Amino acid sequence: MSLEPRNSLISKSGQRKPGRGGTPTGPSPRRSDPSDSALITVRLVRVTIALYNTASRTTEELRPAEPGHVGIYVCGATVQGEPHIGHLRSASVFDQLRRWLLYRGYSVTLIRNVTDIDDKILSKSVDEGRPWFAHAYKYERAFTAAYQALDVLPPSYEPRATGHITEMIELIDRLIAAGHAYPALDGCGDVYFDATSWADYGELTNQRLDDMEPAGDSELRGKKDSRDFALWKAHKAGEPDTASWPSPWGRGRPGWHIECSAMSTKYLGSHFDIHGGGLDLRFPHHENELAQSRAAGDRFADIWMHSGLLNVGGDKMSKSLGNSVFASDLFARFSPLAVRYFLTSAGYRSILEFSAEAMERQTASLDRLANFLDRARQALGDEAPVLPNVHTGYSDRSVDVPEEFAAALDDDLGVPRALSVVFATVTEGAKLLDSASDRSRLSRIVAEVELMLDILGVNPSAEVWATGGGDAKLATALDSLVAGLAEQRAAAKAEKDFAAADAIRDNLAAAGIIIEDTADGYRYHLKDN
RNA sequence: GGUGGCGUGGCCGAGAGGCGAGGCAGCGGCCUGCAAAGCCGUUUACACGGGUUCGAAUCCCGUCGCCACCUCCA
Repeated sequence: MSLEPRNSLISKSGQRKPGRGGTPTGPSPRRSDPSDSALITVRLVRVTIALYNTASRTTEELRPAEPGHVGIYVCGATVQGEPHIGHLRSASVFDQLRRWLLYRGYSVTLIRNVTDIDDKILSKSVDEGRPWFAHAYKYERAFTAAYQALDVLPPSYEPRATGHITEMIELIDRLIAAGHAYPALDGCGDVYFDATSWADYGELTNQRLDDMEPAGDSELRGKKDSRDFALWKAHKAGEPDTASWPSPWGRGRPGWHIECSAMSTKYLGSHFDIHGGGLDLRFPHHENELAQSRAAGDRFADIWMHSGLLNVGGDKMSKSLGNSVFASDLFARFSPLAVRYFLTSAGYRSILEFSAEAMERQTASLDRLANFLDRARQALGDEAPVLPNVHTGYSDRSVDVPEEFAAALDDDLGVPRALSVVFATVTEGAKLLDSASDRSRLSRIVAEVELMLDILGVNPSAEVWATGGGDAKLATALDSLVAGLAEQRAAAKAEKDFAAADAIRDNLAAAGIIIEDTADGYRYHLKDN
């Protein structure tokens, strides 16, 4: 009986073979050379991806402005505080969309901005006793770290608002010239968008200007109408000089909405495919963005996608309720993989209820996938397939995704439905494992499952999840220690001394190491925290 | 007042006119020294009332309940 350490969560990587050619079986994969545009064109004609457009409230076919390429702008964070699980959901959703488009053969430019100047950054930085820019940058780093922990791919570019003041001023100029914006009537130096001058105002959220709750006259200040919003905010006494920039209307800083209009079109052009963000940004932010960009003559985004909000204890998670679940707390209790898996457990437009119990339930579900891959890779040894690689756009894949999986994702990113295909494939593989028969088929199934899970960003075999806090030397040491104890346990079992055998198992468990018997030895994994 | 959404079995959560998605939990069995993992089998669904239809969880009308947005928020 073999006493070789078969597997562990932290030593998995050693079993992998770099390079391609790990799956010698199955039908010959279709490999598309990215330089072969004819092939790509053929594929694009076939593929139809439908997405729910919150602007039209219908599911629409994605028809990229530039064939073969999809431009996506996602509203990123205002870096005034710690990232919370809501930010993570938005990032995860649009990362899944991006991975799916890559799999489908599109090239994708994804721009996600950083809003690094606003009222709250200024006021909070004073509270925390550091310059506003240091405050913003501190939290920008926290966001980057959280995205990275979840294996959200870095955007194609991540523009900062403060780096695009020139573009914003140009855009405001165009709006004034077109008669859709005006300097504040009271001469305070602000510039406002003239909502009543734009007949389509409200088109995104299907609201008529007349139906919107008007503010009292006392709120008007220099505005013509209470629904006008600031494009430019004059520098105010008491605000640091470094937080203002010169403009035709005096020193000041940009309003929130104008930033995204300027940055999205700078990098994606005046007409691009998808504009994304959390559902809470629909109004006023996205409505205002759309109005000002269209009023300035830009066609702007074709499809507006909004990721659903998170609830905590039945309430919406929000700053004002103070019930935010922060990334740092989350990662202290759950693995990043478990967090990301939890975030994929509901459709991207549904409300997702966060609770520790819900997290644990999803972790149990994830364990099933991880267990299968663990056992299968162990059984396959050298015949285990190469890991999928999102960084190559999956062009080096050895298998294709099952058709039902593809159909689910093509239909408005039906992740839960796609996951059911993953589980069906896993069940099929587990049966093969039990009978230990068809290794080539098993290898193919593992490749399919991992490809699907990678597209969803939750492949337990992926390198990123293994390195969290781990260390190759530690892993080797632990393997060796466990192997020694396992040998003792096997000896005790051979002599029918089950008390001694169980004591070893209990001691390991107390140390957070779960050891299990398998057909040809044992395997172990570290207990989840 | 306006706009949008939702009510599915113990829990989570898909689906959207006709074959009971899937996961978690439960129960029975197989396997196991015992476990764990896995496999097989299995229990109670579509808020309510009408209507359309050969047939409705799915479409239409009404009722009730819940939520979000119209103020900073992913």
